[in-house]
Parts: sequence; structure tokens; C-alpha cells
Amino acid sequence: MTEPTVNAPTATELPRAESAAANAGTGKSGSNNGRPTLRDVAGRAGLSVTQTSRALNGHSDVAEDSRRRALAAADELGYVPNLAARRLKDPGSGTQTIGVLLTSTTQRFSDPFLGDLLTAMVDEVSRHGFEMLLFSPTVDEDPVAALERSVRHKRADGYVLLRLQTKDPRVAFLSSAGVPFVTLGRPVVDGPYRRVVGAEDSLDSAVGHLVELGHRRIGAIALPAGYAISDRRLIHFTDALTRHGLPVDPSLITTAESFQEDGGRSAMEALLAAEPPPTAVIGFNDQLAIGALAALLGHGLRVPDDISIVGFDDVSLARFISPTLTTLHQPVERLGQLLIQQLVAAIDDPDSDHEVVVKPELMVRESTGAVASATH
Amino acid sequence: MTEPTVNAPTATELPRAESAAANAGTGKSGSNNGRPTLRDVAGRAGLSVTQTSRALNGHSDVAEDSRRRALAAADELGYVPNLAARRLKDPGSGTQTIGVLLTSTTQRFSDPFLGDLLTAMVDEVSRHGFEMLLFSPTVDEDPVAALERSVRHKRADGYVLLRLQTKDPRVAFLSSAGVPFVTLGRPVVDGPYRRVVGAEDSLDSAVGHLVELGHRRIGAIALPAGYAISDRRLIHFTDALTRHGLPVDPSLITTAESFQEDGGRSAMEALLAAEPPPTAVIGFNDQLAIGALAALLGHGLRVPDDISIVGFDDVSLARFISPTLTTLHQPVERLGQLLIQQLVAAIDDPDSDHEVVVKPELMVRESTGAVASATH
DNA sequence: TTCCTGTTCCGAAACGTTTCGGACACTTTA
DNA sequence: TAAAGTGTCCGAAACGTTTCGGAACAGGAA
Repeated sequence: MTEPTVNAPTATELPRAESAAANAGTGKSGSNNGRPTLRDVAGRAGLSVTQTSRALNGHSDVAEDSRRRALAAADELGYVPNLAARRLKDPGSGTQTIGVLLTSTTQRFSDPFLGDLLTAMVDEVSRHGFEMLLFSPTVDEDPVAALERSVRHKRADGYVLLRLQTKDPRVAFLSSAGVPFVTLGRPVVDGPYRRVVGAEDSLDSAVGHLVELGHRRIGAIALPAGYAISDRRLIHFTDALTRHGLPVDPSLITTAESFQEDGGRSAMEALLAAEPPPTAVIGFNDQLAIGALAALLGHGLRVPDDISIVGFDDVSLARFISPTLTTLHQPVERLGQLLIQQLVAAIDDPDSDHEVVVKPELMVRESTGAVASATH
Repeated sequence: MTEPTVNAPTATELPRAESAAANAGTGKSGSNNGRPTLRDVAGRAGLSVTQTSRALNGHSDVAEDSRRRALAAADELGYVPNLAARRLKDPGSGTQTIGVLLTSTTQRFSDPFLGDLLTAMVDEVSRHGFEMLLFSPTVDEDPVAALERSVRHKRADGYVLLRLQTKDPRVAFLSSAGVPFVTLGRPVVDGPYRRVVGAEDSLDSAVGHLVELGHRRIGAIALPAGYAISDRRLIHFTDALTRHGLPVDPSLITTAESFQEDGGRSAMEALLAAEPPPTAVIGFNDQLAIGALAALLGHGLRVPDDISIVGFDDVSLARFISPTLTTLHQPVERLGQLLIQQLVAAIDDPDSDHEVVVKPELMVRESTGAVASATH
């Protein structure tokens, strides 16, 4: 019973340990920046480097006992695989990293929606054992060039694209490069890839809410032109108007010059110049709506007595300004999770195609009320 | 003139190209995932791999002509060095990455200050040719453990620590591990390392402003306990009070339960219960101040007629709420830049020690006014 | 001529990992 | 008893880069 087995595990450790010692004799250990290497683990476990590697990586042709010894040795030595070496040998192995490209002009996280989204994504990313690489174009660099640089260096296994443009060159590039990616929103050019889109047709419920309150002249502050989300929200808004039997009056639709409060403020000024002005205004995000509120208060107008305001996103602040903001709630945490889950799925299965739709929900608060002087 | 030089560059390319061809003959090229390797470049330039490497890396012992050929060949082939191989050979070479640890509970970017800071940091990071790695502890993982994991895997050359705790274990860990890092704020345990701190003594100017307006009972909404910034701002606040000859009344100081608006709101409720209540309140960040505003409006109190409110940070929103918020302006963009610059300096020169102090500036807006009924 | 010096070059080894192709000792099947 | 199969194991090569230790050569000094 003791003799026949090739590797007597119990008392006969010596012969193996001996060969290991020989190994250690020739082998030079103090090299990997002080950290133990696979060779060290192998020496300690009394195995060859090959078997140790296979044991640690869960391959099949390694005896149960050897695997235990390898694992134990690795544990005792505090062995951590050298990623560089692993990636050098097998370029296919991923980086366990997902990339998020920030385009410097518009994608600032001062936008609380984007901030919350990022937070949610980071959490979900770490839940999948990945890390998140944040990068932006250098001065005078094209966003696509930055993306290309990152892809060339294989810095990430996949990418998240935010603030999608109507005809986004980044989508085109990543598609043609065969790199997994996921988008929030859907551009016009629709290729096979994964995306998470908000159902902007929920603007219908906002319009419906205002119509119920008696509003007939409903204005809109649209997002800056050129972004996928801008067009879609606008279309869904006009659709909602006609569905409720209201005319689409171009003088009641203004496009903001930024995503921030200042854009909302100037846009509101423009809307007030309409003849007659709207009795209710929907800002296509909360920051625009808040800017509009500021403009109204500057004119001595009361909300909602003189005019009603609706936002979009439901950032946390919406419940703390005065009046509290009626808005369309986006489940931002869920959006972040979905984005990452879809991306991870895309990394596992490239050229898959999937679309997840998330529908916002109307939160009625103080900034909307019955129309003052009914204008039927 | 044509003969004597060893490497006739013009017509005599052949002999070298020949050896290159021989090299290419033995060499197998289609390996590096389709991308050209140093061997390919060498073949094309008619040089050895060694010389090509030295040429591309700007070493001295390579003829000017050879260097040009190497550079040209690399350019034509679109050669990109394989980072894994480089790092395998020379573990000292950095990752050109800086790490930012997010602790999931408090460090959400819904805080617009942190969001803006992050944006500024990303920009500055890319300006230095680095990228930013964002990571957070996995569920049930200690922040220090997450940091340790990242350090072990050598994911970043240095780290930024935000939302510093009073006695921050992350500082202790990174210090002892000898990893470069930079902090925003200064913890109690002060080791040799680089940091950027805001001069919270500028609270003195806020208190002075209120005193000038006749206020004698000045309350404060402090940041949650346990953070470096919380204690420091509180100390500077009480110092400012005594410097202006005012007593420190504990009933006028409440500690918020969060960094967000809801924390400010409940804290304000507590302050209103004081007897008599304060005529002015300083929120130790803008979100707390905004929460306080909401609480006051809920009680039918007017700002600044009945009570004055001051914030801290000057987030962009401060100019758009009503009333606009008097607050201490932090140059967040500059803070982000400094943070990264200090970190890069620390990476170049480890165990350097430096502190940069940035002083906020008081922005007087609508939320502060003369005290209603003077209580001398 | 011979010896040195400085410039420019190259082969080979090394970094730490994975994997290919076999090898060995048994056991089962024919 | 020979042949085929099984379960384990290992040496050696390979990934792409950098660098060590010379080597080849030209020009100048002796």
C-alpha cells in the first residue's frame, strides 16, 4: 500500500521535496520584486512548476493530493500571480477592467445624475470582480482617438459610453474594432450591440398629468442638440402633446445651451417671451428645471401658482428645493447595474445584441398645480 | 565618401536588409495578437532587436541614422510596445495609472463637490499621461483590504484618498507599504506624505460676515463625526466665535447624520428647538445648508428675513436655488489639479513630504441678511 | 605596424507564466 | 502476455521586452 503509488503523500515527501530542493538550488528566488513566484510555490509544494500552475488554475490532470499541497504552499507564501507574465503568455486573458470614457466638455460629474450613475456603476463593477478605468481625451484629442489609444493598449475588456451623440463616432469605432461595449441610450446608427435605454415615452405621463391640471400651453426646455437623448425626448414630448389633442407650438419649445442650470435659466427667459407664455414647462432634466425655477423667481412669478414646472431624472436634490420638484424618476442605481451587467455579458459573448428598457415614473410634488386662469 | 561608413544609409540598404530578412526568415511574426512586435520593427529597420529597443527608448549608444530608421519603421508598422512584456521584464516601470478608492457608504458622487473634484482630477490625470482607476471594496470588504488588493496587483502607481477619516487606516497602510499617495485633508496621524488641505480657518470670514450683520447667536451644522474635515471645521468655527467675542453654546451646534440634504434638514430641526434659536446657521457643506433651507421653509420661516444661512463649498447649484446661497467658495478645479500634481510628484520622489493649503473665499449672496430683532 | 579608445552594434539571457508533447507507472482489455 | 488505456506528472518552449557582456570596427597615438 505504501510502495506502489507514484507519489506517496504521507511519509515519503522527501524524494519530492528533494527534487524541489534541487530546483530551489538552481533556481534563483529573490527576483519578482521580493514576491514569491510560481517556482517558489512549486518548490515548497514539492511539485514541478507545470503541475503547480495547473493545480492553481483548476485543471483536471492533477492529483487531488498534489492540488492540496500546491494550494497550501501558495497560501502560506502569500503567492499572487504576476499579471504581466500571465498576460504576456496569454494575451486573450482579460484585464478585469472596464473603461469609461469621459468627454471633457459635457460629461462633467457636476451633473448629479451622472454622478449617481457612476457611483452605481463602480459598485456593480466591483461586485463582478472588475475595476473601472476612467479616462478622458488629452487636450486637443478626439474622443475617438482617446478610445483608440485605450483599445490599442488593451487597457480594458469593454467600454461604457455615456452621453451618446445622435450619430456617435465612438459607437462606430468600437463596433468596427470588435470591442465589447454598452451604451446608455440608443443612437440613430443602430448596430448589433448591447444598450440600456430609458423609455422617454414616459414623458406622456408628465404631459397627461399637466393636462389633467388644466394646462393647454405646455412648454419644453430641450437638451442641447446633437445628443441621442435630446432628439428622443423631444419626439416623445411632441408625440405626447398630439396624443392629448394639443397642438405643437414651436414657440413653446426651446433648446437649452447646456445641461446645467444656467442653460435652463436662459431657456426659461426665452419661453417667457412667447405670446402667450406657457402655463407649464417641462425641463428635460432636473438641472434645467431648477434653472427655470430660478428664472421664474427672478421675475417674481410663483410656482406653481403662476406656472408649473416638471423635471426629468429625479436627482436627490429635487425633494429639497422649494417648491419640491415634480419630476420623472429614473432608477439611477438600477441603470448603473444594468449597464455593467450588460457589459459583462457582452464581454463574455461578443457580438451579442440586446436592449434593456427602463421606464421612469412620474413623481408629483409641489412644482405643479392647477392652471391659474383657464385658457380654453 | 560612400564607402567608409559602416552603415551606408542610402544605396547600401541591402546588406542590412539581408540580415534583417534572415532574421525575418527564422522569426515568426504573426503572434502578438496580430500586432507588430519589436522583432518586426527590427527586421524592417535592418537592425537587431537590441538596437531597435535602445533606439526607441532613447538610449545613447545608437547611431543617429539607425535611430531614424528604427523610428520610421516603428511608425510605418504602427508599432505599440507590449506593456505586459515590458512590465514583466522591468517591474519597476509604472502602470501610468493612479488609483482612487471609493468607500461605498459615504463617498458617493451624488455629492456635487466630489463630482466636480473627480472631473477635475480626471482632466489633470490625462494631462499627465496617466489614467484613473476607480475602485471600491467588494461587499463586506474593508476599504484597507481593497487597497491592499490593488497594491498587491500593482494596479496603480499611486493613490488618492478622499473623505479622510480622523485616524485613517488607509493612510497608515499606504505609508507602511511605501506606496505613493496624496490626501485631501489632513488626518490626526501625520506622517510624511503629500496632501492638499483646505484652510478651514476661512470659516472666520463667514462668522465675521454674520457678526457684521448683527448676529450673536450663530449656529452650526457639523459634518458627521469621524472625518478629518469634520473636526477641523468644527474647531475653526469655535475658534472664530471666540475670536469675535462670542460664547460657544453647545446647544447651537448639531452634528448632521449624513453629508446630504436630509442630514441638514434634521439638524436644522434640532437647532430650531434651541432656546432661543440661532439667528444664523452655517452648514459645513452646501448640501447641509440646502437641507437646512428646506427645513426652514417647511416651518414657514423666511431666509434671510427670519434666519440667515451660510454654506461651504460653493457648488454650482448655490447660485440657482432661492434664495441664492451665501457660501465659502472652494476652487474645486484647482483642488483636483493640485491633488494630481502632488501625487505625480510623490510618484517621482517617494517619501517626500509636502502640504499645499488652499483658502476658500466667502461669496455673499441672498441667504444672509441683517438680524431681524437685535438681541444684544 | 601595434595598441588603445570610443562608437556602434549584437547575441543571449532573463522576467514569470502557460501549455505542448511526451513520459512514466499502473490497470484493463484482448 | 502483449496491447491499449488512464491518471499524473514534468521538461522545454514560448510570449515580447530590456539589458548584460562583450565584439567589431574606425581612427589616432605610439
